[in-house]
Amino acid sequence: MASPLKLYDTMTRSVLPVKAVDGKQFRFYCCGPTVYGPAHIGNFRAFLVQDVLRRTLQISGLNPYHVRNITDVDDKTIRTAQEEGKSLKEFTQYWIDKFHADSEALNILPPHQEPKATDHISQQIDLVQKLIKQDLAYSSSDGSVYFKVSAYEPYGKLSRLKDRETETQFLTSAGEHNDADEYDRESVADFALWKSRKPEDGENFWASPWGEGRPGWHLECSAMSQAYLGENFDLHAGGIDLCFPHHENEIAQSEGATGKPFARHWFHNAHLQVEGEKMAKSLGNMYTLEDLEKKGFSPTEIRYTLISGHYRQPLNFTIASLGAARSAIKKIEKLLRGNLEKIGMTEKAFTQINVTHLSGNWGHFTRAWDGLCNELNVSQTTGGIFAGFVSLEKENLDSDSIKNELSALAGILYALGIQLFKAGESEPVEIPESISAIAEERWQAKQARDWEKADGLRRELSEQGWQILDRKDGFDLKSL
RNA sequence: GGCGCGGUAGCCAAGUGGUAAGGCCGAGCUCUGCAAAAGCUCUAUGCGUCGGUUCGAUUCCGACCCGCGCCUCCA
Repeated sequence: MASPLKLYDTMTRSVLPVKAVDGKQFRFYCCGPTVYGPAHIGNFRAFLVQDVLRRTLQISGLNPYHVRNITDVDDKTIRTAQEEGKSLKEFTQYWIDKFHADSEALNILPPHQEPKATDHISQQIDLVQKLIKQDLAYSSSDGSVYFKVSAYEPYGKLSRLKDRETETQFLTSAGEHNDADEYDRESVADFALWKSRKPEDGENFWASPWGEGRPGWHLECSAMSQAYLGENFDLHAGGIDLCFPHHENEIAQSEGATGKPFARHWFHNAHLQVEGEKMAKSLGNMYTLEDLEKKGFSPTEIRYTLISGHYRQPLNFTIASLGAARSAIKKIEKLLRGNLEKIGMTEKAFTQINVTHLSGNWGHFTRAWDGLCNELNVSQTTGGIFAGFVSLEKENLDSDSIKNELSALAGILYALGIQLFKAGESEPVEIPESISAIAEERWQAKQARDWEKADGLRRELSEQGWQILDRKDGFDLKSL
């Protein structure tokens, strides 16, 4: 049988088995993108890890229900939309479409619900009112509303930052003496639930009991997770940077308003480094999917690379690792092809195996499956795939047994979201007539054992970007 | 200063109280006119440093060194 899925929980700092508390559906919420530009591979690492989680839940029979929001109103979206002279809606829709296209290319399953902040203003206002009623929030003279951190005793339990107000004030002064002065807050620790309308907001404001304005960033996740998943649910995911303050504030808002526990399990992925350095705009290493595709890498290769390390460890993303991923995928395909030939199964039939009806017998790929159950240890899983092939080769299994083994493998690959045999990704290139003519001439020279001429023509082809792959009875041409 | 993560072969990266998965690269061999491609084989007495516990530690404990992340709106 499948081992139970275990994951690290940030709240308790321990590895716990995950399960749907209602026994029917595993309900989880992921903090989604802020749509003001193309998502970079660091963003996608988070969404890919969450996707592997969802797929693993699915294969485990935990029936996942996945909600991921879109932040379509905040300082950056408003500012950038204004700069481009577009309405907020038009502007964000463009980047939402781009995000969806990239996600699809990376084989990220769409969430079951994908709520936008601007579609849930009233729910957010309701939540703020509840908090005010309970004296956990107050409105300031300018019509903004703040959460009163000092009134919420458990504040800080997720990130375990105590007394951080004084600490941060003291030590982050290098950064910026916050815009603390700019706002009418009782304490720098307090965070905005509702921001009053400012001239630079342009037309982007909504009516509220406190006057015109817009919701604060943390509010949407509390309001929308409650709207789609209820007051409490099974798991909440996001990048490690969101642990504080975003998730801490979500907890304060949600638990403060309902008096009930919020998410039962907190799932945070580590960040990405690029070529050993922090990924940052100033370093020019914030790759987008498009950047990498321009370098000739396929989305499958990019996906493989981004999920290849343990999600709780920083992953050092390098161009060389993309090449390694390419070779590794080819090797899996090769090993798989050998087995498919043995049992007379086509590549297409393999890709169509129904993975939702797996028996739970992982055969030689048990180690690979155990890796996923073991805190989504993808490194163990990919290692287990190769090791599985090796041990498979050692046995002389009959056709049915091999078929079962390959079904198990199909399940593993589904969980990883790695689609094989997508040769179509690199479009078959038309061979120009001039090139095939040279190649043919070179083949004739070779047959005539005129090595000098043959090698000269081969060099010529290579200069024009084509490589000759000789077979016994002919040759293939490959674009370099 | 607070909270947290890590240091394993040329690179990436798992892992275990009993002697180091896997991938990439590289090397050798086979094949080949020569290459390429393909196939086969090989590649850490070693797991940041120094102590300690132990029959035995890379794995546990302690100290130290180095790198990284978060600390008010960055996945």
